Amino acid sequence: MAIGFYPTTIYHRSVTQTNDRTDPATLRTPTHGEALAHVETAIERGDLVTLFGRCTVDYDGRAESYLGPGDRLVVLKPDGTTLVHTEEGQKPVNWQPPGGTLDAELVGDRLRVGSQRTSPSESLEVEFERLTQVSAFDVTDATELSLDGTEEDLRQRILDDPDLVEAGFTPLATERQTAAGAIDIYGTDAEGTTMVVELKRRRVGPDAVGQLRRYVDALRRDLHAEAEIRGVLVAPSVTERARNMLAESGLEFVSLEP
Amino acid sequence: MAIGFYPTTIYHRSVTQTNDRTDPATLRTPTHGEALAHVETAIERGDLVTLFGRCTVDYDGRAESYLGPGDRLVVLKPDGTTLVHTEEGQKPVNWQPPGGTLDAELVGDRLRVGSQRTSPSESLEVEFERLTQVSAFDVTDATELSLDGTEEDLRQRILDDPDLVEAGFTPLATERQTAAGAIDIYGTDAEGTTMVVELKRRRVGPDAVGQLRRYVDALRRDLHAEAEIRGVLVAPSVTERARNMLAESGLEFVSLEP
DNA sequence: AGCTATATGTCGCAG
DNA sequence: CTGCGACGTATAGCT
Repeated sequence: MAIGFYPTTIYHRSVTQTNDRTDPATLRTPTHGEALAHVETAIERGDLVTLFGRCTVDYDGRAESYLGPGDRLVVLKPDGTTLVHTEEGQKPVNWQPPGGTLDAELVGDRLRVGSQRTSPSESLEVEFERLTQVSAFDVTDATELSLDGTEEDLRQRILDDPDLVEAGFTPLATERQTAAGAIDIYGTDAEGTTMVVELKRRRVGPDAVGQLRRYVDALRRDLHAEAEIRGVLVAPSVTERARNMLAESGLEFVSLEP
Repeated sequence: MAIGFYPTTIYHRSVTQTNDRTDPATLRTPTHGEALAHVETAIERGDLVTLFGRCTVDYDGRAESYLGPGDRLVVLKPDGTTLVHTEEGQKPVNWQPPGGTLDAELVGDRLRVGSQRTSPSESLEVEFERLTQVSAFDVTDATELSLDGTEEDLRQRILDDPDLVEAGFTPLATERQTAAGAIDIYGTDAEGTTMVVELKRRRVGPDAVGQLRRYVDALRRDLHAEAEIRGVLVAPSVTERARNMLAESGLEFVSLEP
């Protein structure tokens, strides 16, 4: 191998014994036995582990899948999350959600890493044919993401300035419960007529109209059969089909960016 | 630094010149300049790049976000996908979908990697305060995932044995178009009455009922106002509220596992 | 643990 | 490209 003159095993955390290390423990083209010990130690420590190599993947749970041999990046997180990434796509080709338990073992002479969880019972197994690199990182990240432009922001903006929906709109409640679910903003118009406002942060299709329709119908039942109720969909824009569905249902649309 | 007696720079692909290398090019605690050259070369080659270090993240696009300093794993894929992973959660804390263009540069003395895309216009920028490890992997993976237990499987099972829905059910079309969207399975019952069948691979809530309702309503309009049409939701199970909504709408439920 | 709705959803497919 | 719905959706909030 071309890189033979470099040490294959760079793992040496057992020597340093630091508690707040920032150095990764990385093995390059390790044996499967070396990799196993490395991964076991990392899992024990609560490190984030990355593996790269040729592997197969078995998943069994809500559905079932098998992925034949190929080079992939595998990430094991201390919360049990497991990700298998190929060279393309944002979504992992296989994964395990957080909450499960990680494990690693040798199957014959091959490293197998996996994550198991219950409710629902799901199993993900990654078996390596060839290991290119195995790393362990000590990672604690308390920083929180600050995010703007959500539906929640849109709601706050409307509550601060209800005229954004229409002049005279008066919000009375958010998350008002109905038999069909919670109304985003419940209120009255300038005439005192009840209004159901459904918010979407992006262009809406038929699903959003159906949602609004369910709330308005349920509210009609909850109040009086003949109560006049206006349903308003607030979103940046609406598709043609959704616009037609709004019209058929006697619902309204107000354009508002998040 | 504890590992100073190991070579900091293991990158040496420029020496080997192999086309089908399986060795990763990995830098450990590189300078930002070294890392930049490494990442640029990797992007040029179409490699998958992983970076680990302390960084901040700026996102601007469909929404906006800022993430303060912390240790994270950053993945750059040759298709432009960018992922920023913390120690927990399946979803990246920040990301950029595929299709954009990757870039890397020094901002002052710091490495900044990013991905830009259009329609929608979105930008993701990751700036490193400290670099722990930078790797590049040559990865081509033609293998396809085989997945069982999808809605498509459920549909096929019903088409093979329509009695699974009910004795005498006769499928006439899949994906039949209505003004409200496509019906999963369109057919007739033993009496010849039109049936709209909506399939779900898992337990359903109000949204699925709304969807079925839209299709049935649209079909009533499309055919005749007074045409008798049965709407059937086929799923493993149904929530209480959804069951009530089905009853109120005169719709039916058939339990079937995927 | 189950229910409901949001998401920078992502993804695939059809028009 | 947009529209539309599925997804092993994940995730958060609430009961």
